[in-house]
Amino acid sequence: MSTENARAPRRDATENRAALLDAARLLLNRDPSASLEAIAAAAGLSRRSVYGHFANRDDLLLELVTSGTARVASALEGVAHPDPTVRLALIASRLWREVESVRVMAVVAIRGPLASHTTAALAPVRTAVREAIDDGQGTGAMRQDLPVERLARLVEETALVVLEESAEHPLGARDGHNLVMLMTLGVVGYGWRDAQSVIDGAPELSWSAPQEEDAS
Amino acid sequence: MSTENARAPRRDATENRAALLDAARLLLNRDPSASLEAIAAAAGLSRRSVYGHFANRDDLLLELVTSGTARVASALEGVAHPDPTVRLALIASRLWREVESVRVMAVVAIRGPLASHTTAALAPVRTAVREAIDDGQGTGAMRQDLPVERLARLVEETALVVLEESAEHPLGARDGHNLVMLMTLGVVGYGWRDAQSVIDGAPELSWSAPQEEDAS
DNA sequence: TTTAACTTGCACAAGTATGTGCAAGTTATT
DNA sequence: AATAACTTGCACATACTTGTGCAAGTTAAA
Repeated sequence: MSTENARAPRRDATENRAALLDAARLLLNRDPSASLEAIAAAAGLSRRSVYGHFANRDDLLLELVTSGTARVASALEGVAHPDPTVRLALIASRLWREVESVRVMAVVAIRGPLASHTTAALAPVRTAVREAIDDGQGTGAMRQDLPVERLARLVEETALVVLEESAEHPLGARDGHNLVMLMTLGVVGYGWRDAQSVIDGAPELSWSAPQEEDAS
Repeated sequence: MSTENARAPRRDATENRAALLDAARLLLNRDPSASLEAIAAAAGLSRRSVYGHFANRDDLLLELVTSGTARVASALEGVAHPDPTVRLALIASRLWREVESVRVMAVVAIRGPLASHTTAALAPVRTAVREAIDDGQGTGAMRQDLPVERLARLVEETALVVLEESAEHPLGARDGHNLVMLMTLGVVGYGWRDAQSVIDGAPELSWSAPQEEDAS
């Protein structure tokens, strides 16, 4: 006897839990110091109930960031391509499908105790970006007037800019997808027509490209 | 009798006031909700003294933002050039010299009662950017795959990205100056070599270009 | 229908932040 | 040296937020 004769969690409870996470994602994106009161209200619950699902505020935050980083990390799993330019665009493309996750983390990860956690969890992404740029500079496909590190940071920041832009001035899914890639390639040195050519020339980068199979 | 026989403000008082504004600028840049306690401490004063200079927290904020917007606006005064590309780069160049002012506003202006004030005060800048882009699209010098409004917003955001990058990973004054222009031109469609050519080709854009004369 | 899970409202403690009054001290200025 | 300006520390009121205990109600599930 131990975990065996415990009832399963009620259905509405798990729904409420999800609603809380959604609400948190929404509000924290705009104001990283949004109150639990506000979050609970947005989820249609009372503040008191929050503590039925999460130990405390940080616990909620942690779960948000953890699931976010996990999604992003797994989204990048199948990314590989000989041409570093296509690879970089591919990373941007995959990121686009996780917009919401990424945005929360961007806002939350800046300060607070979660910062180190976030950056650690996102390390694979940074590495992938850095490598693509490194290769790209090697082949001469990408600009060489900036050091890899700086260029990598600029690429990351720029991607976030597009995500924010899309949040405030809605963008069709396809348009957004295209814009992130366009901007990313722009940062690494491509002129707009060249960038578009790269995108149009690589089938992996088209909106309807096959995604990773979930073979579990 | 009235304002006549009032003594002049003491010298150390005005210094302290300035120190407060500087400290606020510094701390609020990193954390828009930094406490007055922290700001006062950074300025070498007690929290209580803050109220000797400003009516309240918002008053301090307002002054910060107001002087910031004023500096930026006046910095853009002499900006005019027939070639929209050069004009846009020129705007970026001028902005660079007001980095600190701009950054506070970027952080503070997002939410709060100051938001409308800030955007209003910065309207001239937005207009200048928009016009340059509009012209640039007209002559075919700038990308035409995005509507002016969106492109203008992306340009603004990108400029801020460079400013932030320079804050966290220091950048020589000259390098920063060049990078803002480079990134700005990149966003509007230029490849990196072309962007650099534009900058090198226009004497107004060189680091040591003559600034506006203060003829007062 | 009966049980256990879940939600709620209220009260309360604790922490943090802002804003003010006042008395006592320090310092620039005349 | 005298004065007014300025700073400071302290006390206090106010407000907002987080976290917890508990009793009473509501609802999904066996």
